[in-house]
Amino acid sequence: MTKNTRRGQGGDDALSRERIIDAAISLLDSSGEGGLTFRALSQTLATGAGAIYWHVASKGELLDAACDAVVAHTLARSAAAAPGNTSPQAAIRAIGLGLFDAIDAHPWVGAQLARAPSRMPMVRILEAIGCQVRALGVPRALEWSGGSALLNYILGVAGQNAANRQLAHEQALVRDDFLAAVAAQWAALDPDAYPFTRSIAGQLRDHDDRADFLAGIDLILAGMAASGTRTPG
Amino acid sequence: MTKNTRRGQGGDDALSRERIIDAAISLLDSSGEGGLTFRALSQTLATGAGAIYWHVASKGELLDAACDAVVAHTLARSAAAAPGNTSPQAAIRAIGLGLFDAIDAHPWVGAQLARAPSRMPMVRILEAIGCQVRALGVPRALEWSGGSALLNYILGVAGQNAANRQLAHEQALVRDDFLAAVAAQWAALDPDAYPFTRSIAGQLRDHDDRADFLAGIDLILAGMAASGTRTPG
DNA sequence: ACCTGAACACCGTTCAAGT
DNA sequence: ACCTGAACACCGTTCAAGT
Repeated sequence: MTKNTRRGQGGDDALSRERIIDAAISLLDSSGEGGLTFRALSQTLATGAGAIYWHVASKGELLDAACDAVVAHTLARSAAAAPGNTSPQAAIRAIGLGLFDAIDAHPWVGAQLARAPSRMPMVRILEAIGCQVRALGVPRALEWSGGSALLNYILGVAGQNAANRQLAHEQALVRDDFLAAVAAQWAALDPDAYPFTRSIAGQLRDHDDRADFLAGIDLILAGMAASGTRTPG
Repeated sequence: MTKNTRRGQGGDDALSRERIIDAAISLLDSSGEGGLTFRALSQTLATGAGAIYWHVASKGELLDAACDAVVAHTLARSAAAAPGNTSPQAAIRAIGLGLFDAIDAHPWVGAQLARAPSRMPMVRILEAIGCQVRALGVPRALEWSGGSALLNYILGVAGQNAANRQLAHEQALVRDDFLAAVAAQWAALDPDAYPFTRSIAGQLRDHDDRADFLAGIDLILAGMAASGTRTPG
C-alpha cells in the first residue's frame, strides 16, 4: 500500500482503477451512454487520456467493469435482504426486482447487459438465479430451460426498459409524457393492419412496469410448476 | 415515375432510399455493426456521403429501416407459412422461431431491436404476437402480461444470441469453439462462489439453441394456461 | 511505475457548390 | 430535385517523452 503519493493538495486523489470506474458510473448516470468519453473522463479526473489507459484496457472493459460493479452490488443487496426462510420463488422475484430497479436507476446497465453475455456481470446473475431454480427441486432439464427462460426474460425487460428510458431522455420527456406519446402513435395506426396494438394503446398509460415485470416472472414460474409436476406425453 | 435518370451505363442505378437500405443490410451482414459506415456506404453505392443524407435522415434511421425490412419480411413469411387451422400456440412458436432464425442470420437485428422499443419493427412483433395471444381467449389482464412476457422473452433471447454471435465473430471463433471457450471459463470459476454456473458449464456445449428457445416459449404458454384456468386466491 | 498530452486514424454530419 | 466532396467537430487509442 505505498500507492498514496498525495498528488495535489487534497489527499489520496491518486488515479486508480476504482476511481476511474466510479467516475465512469457518475458520467453514465448523469449524461447517458454518450456521456462516457475518455475526454470527459480525463477532465473529471483531472488527468490525461493516456493515464486512464494505464489502469483500463479499453472503453469496452471500462463499461463492463462499471456494469459489473452495479450488478454485483445489486445482487448482494438482494441476497442480504432475504430472510433465511425465503422460498426460492420469492428469492427469484427479489433478484429480478432488484435488477429491474437497478436498471431503472442506471439505464446504461440494461444496454450493457445485452452486449456482454458470458462475461462477469451475466455470470453473477446466472448464478444467483440458477441457485434458486435448483432450490426449487425441479428435474434437470427443467432446471436448464427454466433458468434460461428467467434469465432471458429478465434481460429482455431490462433492455427494453433501458431503451425506453434512453428514448424518453433523448426527447426530454418524463415517463408519463413519453408513454402518452407512444400510446398516441399506436392509436393512430392503421386499424386493419394493427388491430391488437391499437386496442392496447390505452393500457400503456396506466400500466405498472414493476407489476408487469413480476407478472411475467410468475408466469414462467407457473409454467415450471405445471411442467415439473405433470409430464405431458 | 420520372426517376430513372440512367446515370452510369448500367440502367436504373439511381440512388434511392431502398437501394441505400439494401446496401446497409449487406454491409451489416458481411462486416457486422461496425461495418456500417457512411464512408463504406458511399463507396459501395459509388456516391458521396451527402447524397445518402438526401434520402435518409441519420444513421439511426437507417439502422431502424434496415432492421424493419428484415423483421417485416420475417413476420410475413411466418404468417404465410401457417395453415388456416394453426393453433395460436403453434403460431406463436412459429413467429418466435422465425425471429430467432432471422436474428441468427442477421445478428445486428437483435442488437437493434434492443434499442428500438415502440418503433416500427417492435410494433410489428407486438402485433403478430398479440393477435395470437388474443386468439388464445385468455382474460384481458393475462393477455397483456402474457403478451409482454412472450415479447420480452423473445427480445431477451434475441439480444443474447446476437451478442454471442458478435463476440464469437470478434474472436474469430466458430460457434462450437466459442461455446467451448465459455464453458472452460465457467468450469474454472471459484466453486464456492459459483457452484451453479460451474455445474452447468458442461451442458453449454451440447445444448440446442433453438430447442431451448422453444422450451422457454412453451414455459410461458404453460404458465398462461395454468393462470387462465385456475385463479389463485 | 505511473502520468502527460499531442498525434493518428477514424467517425457522423453539414453545407456551399454544382448539375 | 438530387448529388458532390471538402470541412467540421468529434471519437478511441497510441506513444514518445517526462517524473
